[in-house]
Amino acid sequence: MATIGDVAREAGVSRSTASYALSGKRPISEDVRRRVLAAAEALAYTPNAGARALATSQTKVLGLLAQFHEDEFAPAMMQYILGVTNTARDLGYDTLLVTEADGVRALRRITDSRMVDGVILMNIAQDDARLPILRAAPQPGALVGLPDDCSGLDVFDLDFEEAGRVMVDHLHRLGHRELILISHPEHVVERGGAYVWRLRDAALERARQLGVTLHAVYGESRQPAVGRLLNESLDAYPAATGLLINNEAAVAALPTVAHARGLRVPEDLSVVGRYSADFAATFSLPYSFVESAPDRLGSMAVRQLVRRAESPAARKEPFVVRFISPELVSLGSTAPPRSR
Amino acid sequence: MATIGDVAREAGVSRSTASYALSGKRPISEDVRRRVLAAAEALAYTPNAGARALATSQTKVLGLLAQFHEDEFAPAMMQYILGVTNTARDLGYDTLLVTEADGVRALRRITDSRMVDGVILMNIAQDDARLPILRAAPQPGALVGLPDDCSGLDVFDLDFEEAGRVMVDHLHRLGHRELILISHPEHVVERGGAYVWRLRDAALERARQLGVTLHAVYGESRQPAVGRLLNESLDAYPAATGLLINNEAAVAALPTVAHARGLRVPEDLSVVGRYSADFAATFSLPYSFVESAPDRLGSMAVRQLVRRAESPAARKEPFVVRFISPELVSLGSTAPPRSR
DNA sequence: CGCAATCATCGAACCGGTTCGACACCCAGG
DNA sequence: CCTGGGTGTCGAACCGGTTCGATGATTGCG
Repeated sequence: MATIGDVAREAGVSRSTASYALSGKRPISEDVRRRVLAAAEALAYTPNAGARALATSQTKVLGLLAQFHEDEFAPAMMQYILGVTNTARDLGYDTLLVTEADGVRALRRITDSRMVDGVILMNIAQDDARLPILRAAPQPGALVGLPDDCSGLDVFDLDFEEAGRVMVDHLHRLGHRELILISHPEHVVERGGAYVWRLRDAALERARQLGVTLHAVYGESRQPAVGRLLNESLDAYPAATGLLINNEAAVAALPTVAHARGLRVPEDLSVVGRYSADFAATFSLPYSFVESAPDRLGSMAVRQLVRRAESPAARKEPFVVRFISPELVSLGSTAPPRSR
Repeated sequence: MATIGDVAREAGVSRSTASYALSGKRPISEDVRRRVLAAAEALAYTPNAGARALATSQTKVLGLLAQFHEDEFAPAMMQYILGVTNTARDLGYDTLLVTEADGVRALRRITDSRMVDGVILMNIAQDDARLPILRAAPQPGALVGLPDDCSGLDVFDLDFEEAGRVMVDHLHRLGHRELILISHPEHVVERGGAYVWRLRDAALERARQLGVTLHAVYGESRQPAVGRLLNESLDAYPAATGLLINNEAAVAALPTVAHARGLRVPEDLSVVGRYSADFAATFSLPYSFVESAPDRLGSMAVRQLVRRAESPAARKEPFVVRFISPELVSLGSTAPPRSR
């Protein structure tokens, strides 16, 4: 493999001159410039990443920490990850994907060893143990998800409160007066998944204001439990005419459950889910939904992170907490109520 | 951040001694060893990854190249990725996830710059343009997927031929004599996705041997096209009593389609899919299926890759092509036929 | 025509590790 | 008492880039 020394020799100049010719950081005569570029081309020269990182203290790699819990829906994470990797690459960065169960140790490892120029944390818990580590790290950090304490980090998340309100408003406007909300499993909340109750509490509050009855139920994340739970919920509240689902597994399970019960959507039951458009299309989810745009969140986080990583000035700017607004996408699974 | 020089000074020894004390590559007196370790601990010393990579020519990072096509089912990739990242970490490696559209350029970049000790390629096309690059690279490479030419690389894949035969056998044994096979979209084949026709052709051959009629149909990958296609296929072959589905989007769409047509599974129609167990559970796919174990594939690829990366002897061993056997998991969606 | 300013290039140092060869010390054996 | 072989430690070189300061060549101006 050719080094910059080989290129310099081939071009008949010193190593430093070759470096300057390639980087353009100092004026170089046209003649020498051409010889160096030709030599680099001929030798298929590519700078050694480790050496460059050592010299510049920049790796051009971002760390992406994702945690996967037994009872969570791993494939949904893919969209966030793609938003991150694709945007990072556009900005000249590669992505180190870390899925280690011990997030704290993983974060220490990649920041302390200077493998990355910045870190994005996903699956944020309210009281996430990784946050103090990241705040103390020399690299900037961004979060996808909202913790209790946002200080020292840029935060990006869906506006779950507004999502809850949008769902309730939509069905209320169609005339529904009794609704069921299926959330994620209770473990998710216990683990600090604030998005569960952020959506639920806002939905409950809005329902109260509108005089709508809303039954909030914790969900399940796997078959066959999730199918059972849907059945039990529908049994428990027979007068409910609308279903709000903030739980991908429950959304995926619903067609089969509805079929078995002889329920038609939207004639007998109106349904609104909360997931991403891409998911709806590729996963064939047939229900109207509140878009959660995971790729946009990942992309925003990366842009901010790279800004801070590349400019000392940007690193001093105040930290941002940015929510993206939910949007209701209709796939025809809601209609005015007709009692079951 | 503390360097090994700081540790050495703190312990009152030279840099090389500190290095040897930490690595254990030369005998060091117990006294000095303790002082060095204490100093490292006190200063929270972590070796600089770039410097170490430069000195040892080892990055302890593996590259994972995944390509995402518009008409493919991105979330399904998550399982493969987790198999890779988790196994890599167990073996002491981190994973660079590259999703760049231009796979050839991406592969060149990460191999030439020595960012990685080895590379795993996913979404292998029959005549994949990345293969010659990877063969010529100084790092070892492993594939998840079967190309036309396997030379110079270790290859891991599901035995799709056997999967096709298992599906046909299963329904034949129950008494079915006319089946429909929904594959992936035709684009996937044109792009070199051999797994589509590997399963299909083996299924057709076995059906012929058994005297079973098998209608093979190209699928669609997104809603609403995939739902339409399912309807059309069921219309086109009204006498078919069994459905084989090698296409996740079609599997996900089926409950809704069956419901709309008033079809009961398995009473009116027997269904066997091809996907992973984890997918079935988290994604609530209710049909019996042939397991594809993506995490195991990723894990096997990493193990072999790391073996080759770490031992010059292993690098000289003959290359392997290893298929994992499919296994039928019954979720009760098949039964003896009853004409529709 | 001589001196200063400008431009292009070079050499050396540095980033932070690892590793090789040399050396000092200690103890056993002759 | 001298020698030989371990042991334990050190200094220096190296990995492959970047960057600073200095130097030599060229040009402009007085």
